Amino acid sequence: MPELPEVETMRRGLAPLAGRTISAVRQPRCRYRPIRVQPPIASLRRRLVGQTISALQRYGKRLVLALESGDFLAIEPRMTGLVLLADPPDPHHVRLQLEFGGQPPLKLIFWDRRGLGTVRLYAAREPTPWADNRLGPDALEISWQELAARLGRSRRAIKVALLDQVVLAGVGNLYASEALYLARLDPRAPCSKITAGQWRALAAALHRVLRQAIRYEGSTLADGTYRNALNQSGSYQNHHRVYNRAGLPCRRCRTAIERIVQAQRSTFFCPHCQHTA
DNA sequence: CATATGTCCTGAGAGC
DNA sequence: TGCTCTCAGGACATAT
Repeated sequence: MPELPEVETMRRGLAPLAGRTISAVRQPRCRYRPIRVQPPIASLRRRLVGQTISALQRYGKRLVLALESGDFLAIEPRMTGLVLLADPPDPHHVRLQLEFGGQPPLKLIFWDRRGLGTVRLYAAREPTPWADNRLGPDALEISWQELAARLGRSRRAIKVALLDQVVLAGVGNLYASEALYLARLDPRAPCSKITAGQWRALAAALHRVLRQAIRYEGSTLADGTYRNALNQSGSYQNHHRVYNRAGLPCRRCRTAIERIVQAQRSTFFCPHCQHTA
């Protein structure tokens, strides 16, 4: 479940692609339903071959290859998508392959077990979600004042609101629980009841947990799905404070961590350490 | 308008 | 052992 830290780790791992030119675009035979590619593969191939990568960018959970023409290739890994320069975990779920000329020759593989990921090419002057305020400020950068201004009047539970990419970009189910724990804030707290001091603590907690997770190259859960660009595991899962720890003792007070469901997603928190006000 | 729910997808793991 | 069932949660479509 690549969130901001996992996608940032992928982005950094793709640094060798900067300045490289796409020589081929392949969509391997796959026994599964094809992933969503826009435009369709033939047109995508025509428009990509010969293009040179100028920069590797990330907007929230979206990886973006900026091309010298001004076009952008946006990759959304969603649940199980991986972007690799190395061999994939298995050959069966390779969904798209970009080949690059030069020495050494490089291959960018988009591998996706569940197939919920998407790949989309934006023309140079076409509006993109990240330049078009369809995506909130990056969770690593957002100030507490901005966070409070965007959510302060919402009646939603804070945990649910943090997952809204229009509010802020990059936070998913795992890091929402972790950040709320660090901020000692109850995930069920309605946004409108949160105080200035708590918004400040929450923004600081988001920055801290995301930076920390990037340092450990993201979280590889028990299903082993997430890997970096070289098909290696992250290690932040060893530092989780609440996620997937229902029944285990809180690292601060030893109270058992609880699991609840909010908006059809699991939330983990310490009922002793985390409060509404 | 804001918020809530349903849908897509595959594989792991539980239970029998 | 092998079957069926449930669950995981990204983003978006549709409903309230």
